[in-house]
Amino acid sequence: MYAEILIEYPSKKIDKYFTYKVPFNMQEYLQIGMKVKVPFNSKVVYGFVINITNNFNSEYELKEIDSIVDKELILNKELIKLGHYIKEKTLCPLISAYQAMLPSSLKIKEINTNYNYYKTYLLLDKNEYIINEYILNNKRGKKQNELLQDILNEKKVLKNRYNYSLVKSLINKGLIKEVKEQEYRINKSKDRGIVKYELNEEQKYAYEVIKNTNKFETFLLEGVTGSGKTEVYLNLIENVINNGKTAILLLPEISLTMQVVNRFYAWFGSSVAIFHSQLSNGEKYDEYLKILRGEVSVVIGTRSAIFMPLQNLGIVIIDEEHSDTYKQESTPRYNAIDVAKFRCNYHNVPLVLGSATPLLETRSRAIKGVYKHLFLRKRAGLSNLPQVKIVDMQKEREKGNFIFSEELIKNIKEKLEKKEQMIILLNRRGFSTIITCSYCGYTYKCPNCDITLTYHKSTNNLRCHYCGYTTKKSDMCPNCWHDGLNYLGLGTEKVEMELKKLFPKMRIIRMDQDTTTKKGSHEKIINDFKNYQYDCLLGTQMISKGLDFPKVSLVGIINADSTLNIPDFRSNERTFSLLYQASGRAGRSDILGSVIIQTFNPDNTVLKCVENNNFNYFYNYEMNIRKILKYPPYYYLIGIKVIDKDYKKALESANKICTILKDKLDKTSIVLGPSTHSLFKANNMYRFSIVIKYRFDNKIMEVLKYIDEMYLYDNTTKLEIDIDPVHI
DNA sequence: AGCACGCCGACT
DNA sequence: GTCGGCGTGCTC
Repeated sequence: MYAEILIEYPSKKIDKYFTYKVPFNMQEYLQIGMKVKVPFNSKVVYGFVINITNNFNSEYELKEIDSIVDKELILNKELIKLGHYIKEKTLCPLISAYQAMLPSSLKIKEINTNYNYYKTYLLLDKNEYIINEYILNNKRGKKQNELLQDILNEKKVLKNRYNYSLVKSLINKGLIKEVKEQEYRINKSKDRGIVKYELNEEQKYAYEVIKNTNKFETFLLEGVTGSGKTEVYLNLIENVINNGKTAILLLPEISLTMQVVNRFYAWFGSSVAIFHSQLSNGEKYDEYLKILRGEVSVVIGTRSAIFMPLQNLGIVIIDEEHSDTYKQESTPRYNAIDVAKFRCNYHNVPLVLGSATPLLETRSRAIKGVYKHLFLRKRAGLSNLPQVKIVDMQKEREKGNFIFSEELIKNIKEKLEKKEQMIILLNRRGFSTIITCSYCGYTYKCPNCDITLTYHKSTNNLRCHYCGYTTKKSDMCPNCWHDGLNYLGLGTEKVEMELKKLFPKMRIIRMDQDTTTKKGSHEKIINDFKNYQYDCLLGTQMISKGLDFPKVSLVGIINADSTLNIPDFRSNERTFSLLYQASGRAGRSDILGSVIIQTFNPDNTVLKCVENNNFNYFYNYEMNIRKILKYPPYYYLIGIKVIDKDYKKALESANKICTILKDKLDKTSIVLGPSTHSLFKANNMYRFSIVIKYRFDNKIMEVLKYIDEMYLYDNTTKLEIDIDPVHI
């Protein structure tokens, strides 16, 4: 018996199978998909069993598998197959695909640490009659009697509820014994506040259509903010569970969406597992085991949850499908939506993509009939759409208002008096974006990344948001030694300070990457805000995702231009989506909400569309731009990054690749570049960007593989190929 | 990826 | 003469 093993080094250089002999005593246990230890080139390393065969002729002596790492953890047939698909789709090493499927705690290295979590319980060691006798005769041991009585009532009790010496003496008397039981760290029961709303006509229709689908089909559920998409999801999943099947629900960012998760706990209790990157390794392990053992029917999680080994999958739902978090930005560069399609196709079940502002690609497919298009056009309940106002900051600046417009200040004051809440949105963290010298024009730049450093007031230092480089800010300009360093641009810290100056009594909570590093801090901020411990939630775009605060009646966007001006073909789309969703946050209950967008381009079409709440207009406008500029959905994109620590070598390689691409690709495909990447110099590496736009090109993957292999054995130049990139 | 092997330069 | 630099090539 032989096994073909993938070695757990994520490198394309050894991205192939190595054959090992299976020792006799292992033959009955070994299965495809298991993790094993194998001797490999004078070391013992981890690997995956991909194939088991009975004959193999080799010219050399094969080594034997050392041991099985975990008898329970097995990648099933579906996931093994999925790995190959991901490798083909993203050009990653096969092993990387499998690594993405397992919780990081199980990847390698710390495999010796036991992630199993035990609790110790006390049980009776004699029959009830003897115990009762003992209690009656035991006049002095009041505590002992209490403990024994507890066990009589509850059958088993947690050991740590009782004093250690008390427990010890009863064990010594042979009356009780202790047992260890594996516990799951996250344990929810189905109880608290299950709320079921009657579905309205649109919801009911969507539910029925999807429910009655018994094959693989993709649905776009396009529902305005507050239209009750979650309600449809809950019902669909309940239906799937009732049919003995399982479901996956993906959310862009779980810590911000605990409100949604809690509703699922209320409905489905302990049959829900959650899976996202903020869980501890132990928690991930537990949730994974629950799923593997078939103890749960629903998995709710972020991107990587799409890999959870649920048996008998009945539906996959991806909420906020336009979110860029579904694409992994490192190897394997998979898109959870693609993976979902694979899995739904494998199980022959529906895939539901939900959004108020679906990606243009998704929506155009729905319009063309590739996906089935379902709508939720009405806001559930009484709530009305908010009033959106665009404020021209050029005029405000002339009046001397640099951060807050008159309109915004007036509104804040009003909402404060009415004791309503507000959200103020800014897309920059830190105190101030850029520090510039007014004498010589010097700006601090990152020595590794060539981008401006951001000033953080609380620590009085400057930080690079890409590589983390940190330096102290000096009092004098380090270039000309004048006292001319000025703050330019805005950050959340600065806005918070200014707000406090204007409204000293306002209770402000800031939410950005700096205030949310600790585990659970997202949830705490959201809960505190929801419980009206604050008047104002001030933060970066992370606060715009899927939140529902009934008391919020004002959303202020400090500078809408900053997202509009990002050099990316999706910046219009992202801006629209961000502002549209953010404005959906205002007035979700019966209070009439207002949205104020501050901008230097008040006539911008994207902003106008937000103002008029017109997604259709925006869609047509942006589709036209995409058509003219040959961007998705009209063309597919591939991004290639050429990275080298030597500038000349990087440029040379990039030029060479461009030439090859132009030569080998179909004449209808367009090769752009090489251009300097937006992060031209990062971590002391120079990087050039090549972009391919193509419509129909059956040679494309073959050509990409060719150039990828060309640079495999080049020790300096590195290639990063991103198929269907979300950022370019 | 990680490690051994190997072929050149500056040190006790 | 030897220690150690990293270029090359191999791993069932």
